[in-house]
Amino acid sequence: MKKSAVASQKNVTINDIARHAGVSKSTVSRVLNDSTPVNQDKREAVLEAMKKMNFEPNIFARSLAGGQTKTIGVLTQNIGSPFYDAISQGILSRLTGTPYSPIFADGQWKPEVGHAAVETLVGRKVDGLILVGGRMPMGELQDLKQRLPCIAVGREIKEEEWASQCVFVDNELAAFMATSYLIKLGHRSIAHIKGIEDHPDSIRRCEGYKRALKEASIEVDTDLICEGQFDGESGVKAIETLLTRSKHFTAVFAANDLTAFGARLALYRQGISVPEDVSIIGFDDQLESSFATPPLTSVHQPAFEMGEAAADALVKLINKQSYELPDFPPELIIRDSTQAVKQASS
Amino acid sequence: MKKSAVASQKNVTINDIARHAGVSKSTVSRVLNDSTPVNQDKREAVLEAMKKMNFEPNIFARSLAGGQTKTIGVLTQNIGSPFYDAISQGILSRLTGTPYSPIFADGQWKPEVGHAAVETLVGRKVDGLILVGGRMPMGELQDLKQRLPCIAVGREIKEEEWASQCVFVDNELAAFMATSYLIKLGHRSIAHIKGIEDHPDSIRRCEGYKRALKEASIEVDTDLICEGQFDGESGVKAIETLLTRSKHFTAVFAANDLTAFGARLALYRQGISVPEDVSIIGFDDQLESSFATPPLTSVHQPAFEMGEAAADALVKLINKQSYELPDFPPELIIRDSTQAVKQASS
DNA sequence: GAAAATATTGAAAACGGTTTCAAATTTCGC
DNA sequence: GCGAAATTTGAAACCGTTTTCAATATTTTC
Repeated sequence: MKKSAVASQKNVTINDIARHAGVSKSTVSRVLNDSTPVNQDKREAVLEAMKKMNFEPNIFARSLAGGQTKTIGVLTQNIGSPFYDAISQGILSRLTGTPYSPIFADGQWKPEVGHAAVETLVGRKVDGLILVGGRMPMGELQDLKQRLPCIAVGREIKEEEWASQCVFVDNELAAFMATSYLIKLGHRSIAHIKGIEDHPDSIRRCEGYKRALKEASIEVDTDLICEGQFDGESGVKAIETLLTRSKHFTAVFAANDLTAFGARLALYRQGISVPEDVSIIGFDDQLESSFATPPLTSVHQPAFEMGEAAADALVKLINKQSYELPDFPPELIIRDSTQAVKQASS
Repeated sequence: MKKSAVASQKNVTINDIARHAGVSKSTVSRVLNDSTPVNQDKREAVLEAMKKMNFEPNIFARSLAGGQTKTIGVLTQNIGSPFYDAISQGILSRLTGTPYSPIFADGQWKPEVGHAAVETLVGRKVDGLILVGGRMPMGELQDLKQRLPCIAVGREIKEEEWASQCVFVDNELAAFMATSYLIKLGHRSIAHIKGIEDHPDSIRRCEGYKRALKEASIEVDTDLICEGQFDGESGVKAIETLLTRSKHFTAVFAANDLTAFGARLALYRQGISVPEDVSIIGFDDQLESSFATPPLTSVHQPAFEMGEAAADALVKLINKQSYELPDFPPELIIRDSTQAVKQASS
């Protein structure tokens, strides 16, 4: 009993077209795929029939028969971070209008979940895979790369073989730039609020922070480095801790904007002015940051564009076309939350 | 030496299982789908063979043969709004672990694009559709509902028939609550910064604002209502305009948090204190708002949970199970950006 | 214990395409 | 013009399931 109320749905198939155009279905398939030359007259007859009957090839039949699925798997790590969200948006946006549709699966930043998610995607025979962030171990990554075309975005993978399949901003360099800017402004007691402990981005950002200090011959003071979670509360807590410790600091480099907001709030509550008393730099340059009070100096990552680039590259990779991944250098957006350290304070 | 995953390309099919278990493929199919009773011994033989050979049914063959695609279409409107993003996250999260995978398509808030996106989704034979926001005209909506199971989320649809397929927060009521709260605090000159002009949410929020004023017998002053775009810049501009007009106001109800941030920034630049001189209420209660300076009073919409509810409901709808959509009442989150109007000012 | 009713089962026909293979038709070299 | 090579074409096999239908096996019923 499969007759649905929408009975008028009788799908037009390749056979209908063949009959209508007076050719075999093989020929129809051929003009559909441009796989083998077909005589001009027949080709036209077929095309006309297709148009007239409003033919829409059945994607499942095509896939079954061994073709592509025109489907792209996107493995995200659901954290509602504006950075990763924007990457997804970029991917979706770039795929709109192409024959490819994205299937999303969520890894929740957990290896097992991510693994299962990938299997789901592979089970759905996606033509390629975009990995957004995540911390899949290298071995698994290599395996995956063998199995199907992959592009990673928002994640640094150092291996040579991934060089051309990896879209990211150099977090270490970005953090270095941010910290160096503070140093250039005269700051020497610069606190850093880290991100999630074992998160690759946190680690790289902390490394960049330390390198900047070292290159300026400022000793790294571990008391100025606070744990954090990439959330607002971390920022609040970190500042409270620093103040409790009576640590002197004139600037803060937060692992992301949200944390910077938290830090700024904690300072505000203590009557400490930004940027007059303390300068703050964030990371992500999310939309809200230009409208914070004061507007937040931050490291810009072109997340949306990175997502677009990843989608572009993957489609090319799938079709064995050559492509080039643009470079995405970090950019320091200077706003009002930073200023030169006051002469008096030293 | 384990056989590498790559080498085992030869997919296990239902035929292999049948041969292995000494039954026909029909029988295998039957135990796979529980569609017809199968003798205990054969069933076990089949199950064992499936486990041993690590059988994974080919989803395309299944779909082709007339079954479901275990695929859910999600039509989003790509604007990178935290509210809609969170809804998508909720959907994705809830679908993880179920046999269903979401395919996303983007309508870009444009009717034509949305239309094409829906066609793509339908062409991929999704089992059901979740509409996130958007402004698809009623006629098209009704059409769609006939064609396949649909759930709308983040969009008010008043028609009776959609009542059980629609997850949203009552924007008018929410705005009414926010405005009423300001009135309760003694404010009588309350400005409103609207969202995108013809956006349904903007309209409803403005209506709620007006109703609150009317019910408190405060005349609606159109000079206090500013155009906006749901972005930060709108908030800045609106405040600048109000100040230029020398309009007296002691409170601002912004159409969303981002706009509220902009407003707060403009006030800050003019040396006007929040909440001492002017109270501000936003809408969305996004993550950043609790860490704004001062933390922003805002209307909370449980976006993530709404996405989850929508996904849940759609799966049930597809499987013809009964379901109930929870109610999502708006909630006013009171923080520090609002306070009672100063006695002196009147 | 036989006829009738009921449960299981397998063969074969879809589902809607792609692809291989060989036949039919053209084109070409001389 | 004639055989060889190249180009078009259609028939049929195949992709991996579900489902119909008829056959076989098992129970019931009387």
